[in-house]
Amino acid sequence: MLTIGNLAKKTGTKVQTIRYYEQIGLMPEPGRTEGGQRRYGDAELDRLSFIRHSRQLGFSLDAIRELLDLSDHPEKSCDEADAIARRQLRQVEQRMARLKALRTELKRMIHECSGGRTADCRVLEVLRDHSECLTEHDDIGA
Amino acid sequence: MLTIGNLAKKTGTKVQTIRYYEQIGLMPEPGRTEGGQRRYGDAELDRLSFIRHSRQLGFSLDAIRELLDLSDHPEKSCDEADAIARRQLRQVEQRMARLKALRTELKRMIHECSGGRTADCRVLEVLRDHSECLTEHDDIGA
DNA sequence: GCTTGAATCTACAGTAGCTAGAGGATGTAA
DNA sequence: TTACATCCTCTAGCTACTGTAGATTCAAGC
Repeated sequence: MLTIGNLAKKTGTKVQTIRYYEQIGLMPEPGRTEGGQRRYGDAELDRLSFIRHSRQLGFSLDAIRELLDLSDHPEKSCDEADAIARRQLRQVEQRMARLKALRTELKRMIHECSGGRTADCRVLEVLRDHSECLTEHDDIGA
Repeated sequence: MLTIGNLAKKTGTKVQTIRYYEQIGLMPEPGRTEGGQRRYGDAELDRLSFIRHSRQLGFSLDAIRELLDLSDHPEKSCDEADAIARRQLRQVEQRMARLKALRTELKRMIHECSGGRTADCRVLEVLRDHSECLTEHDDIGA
């Protein structure tokens, strides 16, 4: 039986975050000691690990909730999980493309920008320039 | 002269977001009509475009503020811009690494998960499994 | 010139996903 | 049994927006 602090350590989560997940219904209400402290078992450790890894991979709590629901009801088709994954993959690839462009620009800036003044520096222009914007106006959010 | 609505359209920003940027000092207070409505010129369009593109690339508003400050004071040495650029480059590369890992995982998920049922689907297990967690416990935040 | 309706205004509340702090209770090891 | 780390609840704060209410303004059509 794990205390909330140990569960936190094992999963790299803050204690408050675990309580927050419980509050919003992502984690179940755990058993308690006589004195009212939370105690966790392996099932909860697995569930929290899943949540944390998903978060690290960029899933929103809503997407995670969807996946956990699938996991809780395995009779459903996998197509649903697949759709979620595909959605996330599209977002990930968009982000990577943008970051790649930025990285190129930052590298050039660092290279060219040695003892000059900001006025000669094109980084700001690059990101300001509309013509260099390929994937215009798509969403930012996770 | 652009209305706030047209500026919003041109930059893919919500009207409220523009007002929010003004409120926190990222965007300057624009000129107003007699009736009190905001009117924007090209300088503001450029500035907002820069902000939006930077946000799309994952920069925090604070980082953007730094870059804009440099742009607003081109008499400063480029060393400062260089330092910021280097810092950002590090962040960008970290992000790309994480996204790359995610992309691999999502692709594998989609590949393995074809027409089966959730019970057979390893997506949930993969993310739950501690042993497959390589980059354990690193931060998530932007 | 007048009307109409979309767009704007301010102000405030709500969202996601946490994070921090106060003030007090509990658990455990020496 | 005492010290003190950890736990509890509750509340507030954070970033970066987003939405709503109710009033005002602008521009186009008649």
